[in-house]
Amino acid sequence: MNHVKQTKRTTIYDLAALAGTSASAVSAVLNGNWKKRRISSQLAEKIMRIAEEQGYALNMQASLLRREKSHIIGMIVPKYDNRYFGSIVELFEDMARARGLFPIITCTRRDPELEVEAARTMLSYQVECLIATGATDPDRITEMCAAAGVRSLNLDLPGALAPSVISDNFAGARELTRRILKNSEQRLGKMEPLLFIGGRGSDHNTAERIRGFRAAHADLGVAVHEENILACGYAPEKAEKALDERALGANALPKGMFINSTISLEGVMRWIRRSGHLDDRSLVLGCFDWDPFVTLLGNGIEMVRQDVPGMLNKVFELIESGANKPIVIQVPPLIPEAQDA
Amino acid sequence: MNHVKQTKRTTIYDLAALAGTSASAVSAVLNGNWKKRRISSQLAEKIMRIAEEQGYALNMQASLLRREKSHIIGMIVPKYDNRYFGSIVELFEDMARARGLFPIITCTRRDPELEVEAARTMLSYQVECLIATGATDPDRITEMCAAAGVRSLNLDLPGALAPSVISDNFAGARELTRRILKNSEQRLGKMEPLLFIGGRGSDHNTAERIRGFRAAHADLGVAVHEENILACGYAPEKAEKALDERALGANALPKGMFINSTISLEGVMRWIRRSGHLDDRSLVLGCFDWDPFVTLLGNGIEMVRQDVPGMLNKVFELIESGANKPIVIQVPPLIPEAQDA
DNA sequence: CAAGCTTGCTCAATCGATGAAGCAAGAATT
DNA sequence: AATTCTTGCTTCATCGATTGAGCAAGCTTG
Repeated sequence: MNHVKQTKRTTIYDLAALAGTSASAVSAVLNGNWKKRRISSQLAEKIMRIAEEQGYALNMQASLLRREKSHIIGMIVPKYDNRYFGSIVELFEDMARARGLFPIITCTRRDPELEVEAARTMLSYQVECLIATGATDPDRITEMCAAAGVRSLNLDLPGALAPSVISDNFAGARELTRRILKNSEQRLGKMEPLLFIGGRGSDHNTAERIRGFRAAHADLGVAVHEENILACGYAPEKAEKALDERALGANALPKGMFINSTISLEGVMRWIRRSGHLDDRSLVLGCFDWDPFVTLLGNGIEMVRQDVPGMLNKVFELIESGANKPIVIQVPPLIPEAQDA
Repeated sequence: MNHVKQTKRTTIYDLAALAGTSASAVSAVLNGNWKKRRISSQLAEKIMRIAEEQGYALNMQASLLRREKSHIIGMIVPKYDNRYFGSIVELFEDMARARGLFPIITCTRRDPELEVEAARTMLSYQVECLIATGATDPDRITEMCAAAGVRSLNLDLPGALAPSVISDNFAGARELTRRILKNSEQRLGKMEPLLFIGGRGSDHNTAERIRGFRAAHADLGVAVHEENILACGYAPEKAEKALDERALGANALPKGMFINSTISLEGVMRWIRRSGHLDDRSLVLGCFDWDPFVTLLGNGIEMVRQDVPGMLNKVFELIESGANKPIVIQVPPLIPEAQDA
């Protein structure tokens, strides 16, 4: 062991000097292709022993500078505050490592400026591929990547310039809406139009879910009231405020609600609690998102769980196939067994 | 714009050729110290314009290889599946960027092998400092870092070899236990010893929380039954199973419970639901962790919320002060206003 | 035993950005 | 007019790992 307080890190040249050989041999041994380079196993063992003793760690910057491929794969993600993005990130890291890639992930807080900044930084780090998850402006990112000759993919929200993997929001929302309407009929004795709350009207997913929401109403012959579609944003406070405002309207608030994310559900639940509806079985809820505690809320809330493993499988398939055309792949979400009220 | 499908990325040499100048001048202009290097603002503007046009992106590997400091800061984190680690990661990224550092984060799933592997990789990327969050073997990581001349810090779980920033688990658990006991007295008419469930007996935090749990019982003159301390691991299934087993014991299950994390709470809630205690006010719960939905569960569950901003402030203070001694800094957790039952 | 082959290495160029040192041309000073 | 100073650049070595090319020694083969 080197007990000297070292200011410089050990390099292959240091190891070469210690082993009485050349840096070239050390490099070959340590990156595993010493058989190809016809290094004797004697020397290989000696070098590996010395490297171990010295606590040698590769300088990746130097290595990457020389090599053609970086094996770095980047992902930008809006938030870490819910199970959906959390599981995307966790599984993405896992799948990337399983393929010999080094994942770097950064959170951009749904801030378009930060997204661009993050993408630029990742390009500087020579990512081979960049996954834009739930990006506010995916096409901007695709353009930046294209300019640098780097592949990009969209996840969760689609873009027009790169392949996108998203949930089948329309079908998921239609089924969720159908279930809420059925529950509503069963519990309240009648089927009344629902409230849609949460998300941004400008984002593709919300638009598709609203389309599914309308379709399910139409399927069952129920008319949708426009004043009951509140794409007020995702934040809990926004949902809470939107409900307050809607409650002031001329018509009564619907008893059934389609909530566009667990984040918005948080605000809805706070509002319900505040307005004294908690534990009141007269409210029939459904959420396009999944969180284990929601099951436990006990209000018989229906959930749609996006198929994260399915989506990431598609993402890596696209990466491996080298596809670049701007197709949109829709992955059906999972709808767990209906909750009892 | 360069419309040719480029296989090579633009470098400062390309820009230099286009601008009719030297790579050195381009470098000076693009990294902002062209005034120091006495480049005319005319040339600077020209270079910046051309760089913009060409969509130039710095090759960080080359830049870092040359520079003395990498400005990369690494963090390893066990999971992304709860609010605590989610907010640590999100805020860490933010604070790192605010200080001009590039954060890289990786999730190690509480797997000691993966922790070591991740640390080695981060060292290869020349991190200047590595934060081991909730590591199973923090000292191993500190040793690896020390061998490479890299600073390391522990967060959430302490180590013996590097500075550690953790919650004041003892005080937090004592206060949480006190509150659960008080609630129990109020709701059930009597103060009975509680059940402790979740966490690993071998981890520092769980041990300290059990100590606080005992202290609060002692404060109020209540005896703790050993069979009611179930450090069964964090996973929901483990908590659920432990409760099943404990329920078979000779003595009745306590009505009051101290649950060591929201992850374990998930299992406890499932068990409660399964065994028919849901919405039963006879159970009095508290959780050493925070999640917005838990408030909404409506069982009047007390929570302890770890002070993530406070802890990360300490972390960056330590980094900036250059401290290296293995001290343990305890940050008092926040205990939100008591929930009504 | 000369020519060719194999084995086991070393040499040196290279990746792209950086910055100390140097140089030429003009401005200021003596 | 000769000297020094300033301005605005360029040249080149360098960071550490990688890899094609090359070379010397030993081994085969005809």
